[in-house]
Amino acid sequence: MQFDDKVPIYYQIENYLYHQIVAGTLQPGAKLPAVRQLAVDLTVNVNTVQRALTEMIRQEILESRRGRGNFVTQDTARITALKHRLITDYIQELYTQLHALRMDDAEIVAAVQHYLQTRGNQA
Amino acid sequence: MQFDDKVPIYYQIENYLYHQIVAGTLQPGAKLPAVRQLAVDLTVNVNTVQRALTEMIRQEILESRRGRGNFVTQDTARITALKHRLITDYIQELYTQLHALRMDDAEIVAAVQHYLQTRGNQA
DNA sequence: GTAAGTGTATTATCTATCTATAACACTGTT
DNA sequence: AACAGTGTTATAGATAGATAATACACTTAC
Repeated sequence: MQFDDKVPIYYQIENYLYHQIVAGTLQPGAKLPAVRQLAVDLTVNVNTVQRALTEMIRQEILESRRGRGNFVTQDTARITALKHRLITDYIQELYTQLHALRMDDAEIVAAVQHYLQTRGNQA
Repeated sequence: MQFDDKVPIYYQIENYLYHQIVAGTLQPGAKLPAVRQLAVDLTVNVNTVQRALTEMIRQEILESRRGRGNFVTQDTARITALKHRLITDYIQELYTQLHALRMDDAEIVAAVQHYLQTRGNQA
């Protein structure tokens, strides 16, 4: 995984894992790789992984079971809420930026559609 | 101005000024406030302002005239290019994130439209 | 009970960012 | 020439983030 050097790595890891969970790559109740393994996979320090996980545990998206591992919450409602939070945050960010460029709603939608037609097609 | 503590301040200032220029708040050829004044306005250190400006000068969006001030380029084509770069970058970021959440093009557009209808209306 | 696998915590060190402060260099006005 | 206004550079210190290394705590399988 490649990181943006403008943003703390622990924060990027946190968001990366949120994505994995929301996208279903990490299912509710699933066990995460061991922290040391995650550190190897992401080529970062164990402490950096731990920092990301600690915040996710605080958010109750992950549950830590000492000696056993970290597990994705079984609370699917919470995961759904997370998904909507992520989506809203991303769109709000886009809106804030484009609106600051004096683009109105119609122009924003048009720009998004143009981008989609030009590049990334279908999932 | 409020800063996001997850991103370097100099980088946020750089983007803030790009927005001012693209939005026309800072017209082509216009003189920027003095670096010391900008530092006061933004409540940051002069060196932090300077770091942002240095990069903008390197990008030839700003022109520095020692003893006189910093000026927005007169090259409107360059500003237009900057605008398109910013727009594309923001949309691409949105696309990357939402696509990672397994949303297809139609869902992305629908989500954007839903957001616009619910919140921020017209410019 | 021992070992292997797991999460958690601590300490020291390095680097990037930001600040404070000061100095230097140039331009325009008087 | 002097001064005020401007950009530019340098030094020292503070803080946050990341790393490396180590130790500790708990769980499961043997």
